[in-house]
Amino acid sequence: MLQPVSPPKVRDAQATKARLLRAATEEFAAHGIAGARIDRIEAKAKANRALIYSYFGNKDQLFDAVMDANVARVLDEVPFAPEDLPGYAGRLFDFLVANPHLLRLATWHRLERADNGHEPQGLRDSVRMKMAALARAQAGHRLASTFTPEDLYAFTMALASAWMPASPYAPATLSEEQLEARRSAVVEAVRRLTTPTRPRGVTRPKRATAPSA
Amino acid sequence: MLQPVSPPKVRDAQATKARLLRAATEEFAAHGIAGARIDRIEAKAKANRALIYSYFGNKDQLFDAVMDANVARVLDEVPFAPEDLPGYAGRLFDFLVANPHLLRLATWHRLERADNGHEPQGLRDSVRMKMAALARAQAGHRLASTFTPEDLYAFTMALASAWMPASPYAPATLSEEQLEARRSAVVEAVRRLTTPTRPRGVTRPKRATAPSA
DNA sequence: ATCAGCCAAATAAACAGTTATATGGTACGC
DNA sequence: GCGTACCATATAACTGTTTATTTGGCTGAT
Repeated sequence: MLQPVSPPKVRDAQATKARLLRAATEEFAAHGIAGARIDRIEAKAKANRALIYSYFGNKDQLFDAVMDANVARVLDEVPFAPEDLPGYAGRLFDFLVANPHLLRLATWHRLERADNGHEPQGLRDSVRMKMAALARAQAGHRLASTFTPEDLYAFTMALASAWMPASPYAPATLSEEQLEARRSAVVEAVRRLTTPTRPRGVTRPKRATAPSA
Repeated sequence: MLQPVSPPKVRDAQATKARLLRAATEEFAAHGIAGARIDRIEAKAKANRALIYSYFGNKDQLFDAVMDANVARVLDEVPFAPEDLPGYAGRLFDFLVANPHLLRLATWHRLERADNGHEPQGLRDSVRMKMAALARAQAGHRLASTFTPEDLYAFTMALASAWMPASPYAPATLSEEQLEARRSAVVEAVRRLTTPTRPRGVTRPKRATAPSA
């Protein structure tokens, strides 16, 4: 994916840095930190490996730089809407469909880096602001208070990405219609989390007695 | 975690194999395939590394064996209930809380192995049966048909594990009450996906505002 | 005395990170 | 305009270590 990577024309540290970051994003998304290979990044970026060390430090720090850049992109491109979580979920879904490698990248981060305080820049603050916005929306009764802001956010993220990775049972490629169907299922699912509950217990006729098997 | 790993007493291939599998589960869950180290597995299992190769083949095949064993465990210990998905989600949640490393293991599998047809044994069939069961429950009106079986399953899994990994914003350790609160949030969320939709648009006013955070 | 179970040591390949050197651009004295 | 000293940018070759995997022999149970 994303092969072209315009060849180095003249000396331009900024452009070289960008090529390295881009190549590293691909490589880390595909193989994670432990599985990534410096020489492949070097080759894909058409830049020398020593530059990686002078510009970024080492492999881990390169990964952090990649995360920072991409988190910034997501925060920038997917605007949050505390009072329209279903819409937010839809946009997140679209973004992930358009950038499938970013979910992988985030997952690698969780598995390999998130343990010892290597949060991407700005993420923590961004999440805090989202939580506060959700709480405000709930206080103003513009959003159902059935779930805590944290629950709502976690569930929205989970649902938006539920269909993303190559699932163990789903085909890797989807037709346009299938994609649209899944998108609206996600949006509807989130809608159901943000809609006020009706009187409990009176769950309408036809109640299923749930046997467990 | 799980250090003891009873020392090798007498010669017992079966027991040695089990120790290796157990140690490999820990190691792979912690570091993935690329990050796992044979010598650490050797040390943790108190068995010689050559045995890994004679029993399992190589690193990748050892990982497959680990996956097979653990998938079998999950399928065995978390019974599926097509007509009680909220309950299933709750049990899944409990299982994941009790075995946090298994979600990591599954995630590593998706990232590192799922690409080229290395499905764990029995998983595909199990999922097929679950889909069929959900479809039957829907046909018999014992389960809302708002979502396809695939959507329902994907969402249930996503919600049950939404809170599992060290989230970017949540503390790694939870009090007993927090855990219980999250569990019931998950169950309630799934309940909302499985409840028939009421007439659209008429979203009843003023329902109980639950305190948040 | 055979054979599965087990092991220490060897091997070869792969890898991250470094070093010593080259090259293009540019500011400035003249 | 012209040379030249200087620095950021770039590179190829190398180093020391780590790693998966193999080999060949030892051990104890039957």
